[in-house]
Amino acid sequence: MEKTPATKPPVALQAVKGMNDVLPAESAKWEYFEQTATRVARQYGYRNMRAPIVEHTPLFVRSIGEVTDIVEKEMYSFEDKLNGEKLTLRPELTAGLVRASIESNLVYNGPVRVYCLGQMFRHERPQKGRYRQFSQFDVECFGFEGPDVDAEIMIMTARLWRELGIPDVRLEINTLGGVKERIVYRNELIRHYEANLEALDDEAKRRLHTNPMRILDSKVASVIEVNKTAPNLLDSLERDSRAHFDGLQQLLTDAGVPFVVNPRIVRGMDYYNRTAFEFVTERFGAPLTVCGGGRYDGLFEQLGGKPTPAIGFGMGIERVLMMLPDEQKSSGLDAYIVHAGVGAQKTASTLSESLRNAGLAVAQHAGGGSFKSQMKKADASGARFALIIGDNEVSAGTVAVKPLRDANGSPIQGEQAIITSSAVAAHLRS
RNA sequence: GCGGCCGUAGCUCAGCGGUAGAGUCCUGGAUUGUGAUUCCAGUUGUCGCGGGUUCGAACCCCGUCGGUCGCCCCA
Repeated sequence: MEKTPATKPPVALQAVKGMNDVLPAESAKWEYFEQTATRVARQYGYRNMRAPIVEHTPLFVRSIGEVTDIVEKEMYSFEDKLNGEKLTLRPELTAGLVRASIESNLVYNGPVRVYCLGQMFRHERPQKGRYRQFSQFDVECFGFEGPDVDAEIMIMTARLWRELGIPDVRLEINTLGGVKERIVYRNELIRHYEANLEALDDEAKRRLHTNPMRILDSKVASVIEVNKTAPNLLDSLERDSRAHFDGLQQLLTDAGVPFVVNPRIVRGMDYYNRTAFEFVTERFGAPLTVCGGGRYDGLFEQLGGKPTPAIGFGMGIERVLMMLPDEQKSSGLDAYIVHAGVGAQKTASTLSESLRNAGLAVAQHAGGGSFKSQMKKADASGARFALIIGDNEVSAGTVAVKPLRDANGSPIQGEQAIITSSAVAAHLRS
């Protein structure tokens, strides 16, 4: 029986914890990122692909892995009350895109390269750059063996950093080996940790037999110490995996993309194999991963599809945005139309529409008010020009054009020109 | 799941036992048809909520809710 204590005051409606609004003042950064990322992806021949935000829960359990943090305690899972289906808000993008690809046999005509922008959901404690609803720019390559595409997506990402003007990210790469090598290595690891059991914390002990490779990523001092003497996967790598990893490094070197090999990169999902990589920044004190991904050659098969090698990454957009400068003030408006008096409304509307027909961005003042107050709005809008229409202009068929900002968007004090309505478009372009 | 810090005007914050404040924003004015700059005037608050201590609480204590930053983990 649900208790509804009468003493409890009504709670103001507010956003769900960890889920943020993007208000107009900050959306310019989002659009800037989305446009830049999309442009770069297209430059490399990647095509857009989208999948639903909600999927059947088993998709994530089977792909990400039962003993991962995501599946164990972070998923927004619920039952559809209408038909009893178990559903989950996607905690990542790869599983859904792979599922969609299998379902539509996307790779039938050969390998494909895709990108996707979308929202993810994980029930974690929110903090800086970590939210319950967050966004990723996601790139996937289906049907390529690599290591050429492995290098390609890293080269592409390096370009994206340049285009965004973010210099301080470091590429770290690692190899997780093939399926068989991982089993051998896993056993070696377990032996090593069992021999040093006293140094492990509870978390590490819990994972020892379920997911020992994650212990390599531990931040606990005593565990870090034990990790220093842990067996290295590189030593048990077979020839093919070795060649793959060497090939990747050669290609990155040839392309002039700097990187470091970091054997501790293990990634949070179980489906990764061979190539794993992260782009990390030190800008916020502790190292922060802004982009992470890797190869998942077995996932298609594991989800019931045909064997299809694949690689991809997810980039945390909120984290990238934290690294972008704040301003981006320009509204992109060419003109703001100020109007008052008999017939001015009609003249203003006609002029606005004809300017828009000419491809210009024009805001028309709404809500009335004095010329002074309208001019304040014109200034605040960031428009390059104010177009003023009053009784004089209506009867003369002219428009007063006053420059407000220069090409850089800086405020200027300019002379007002009186010109005929038909000449306004040309004047704004000059 | 664990820990730190913070809730006062739309926003950023000061005040820390004795009448609720500043900046900014907004509105109006400075020759009633002209922005940004300057000057003048004005509006804005259950000081998160509930209890306690006190003659008196925004201020001290307890609880609670909310936010935020760490840990863990991750993008």
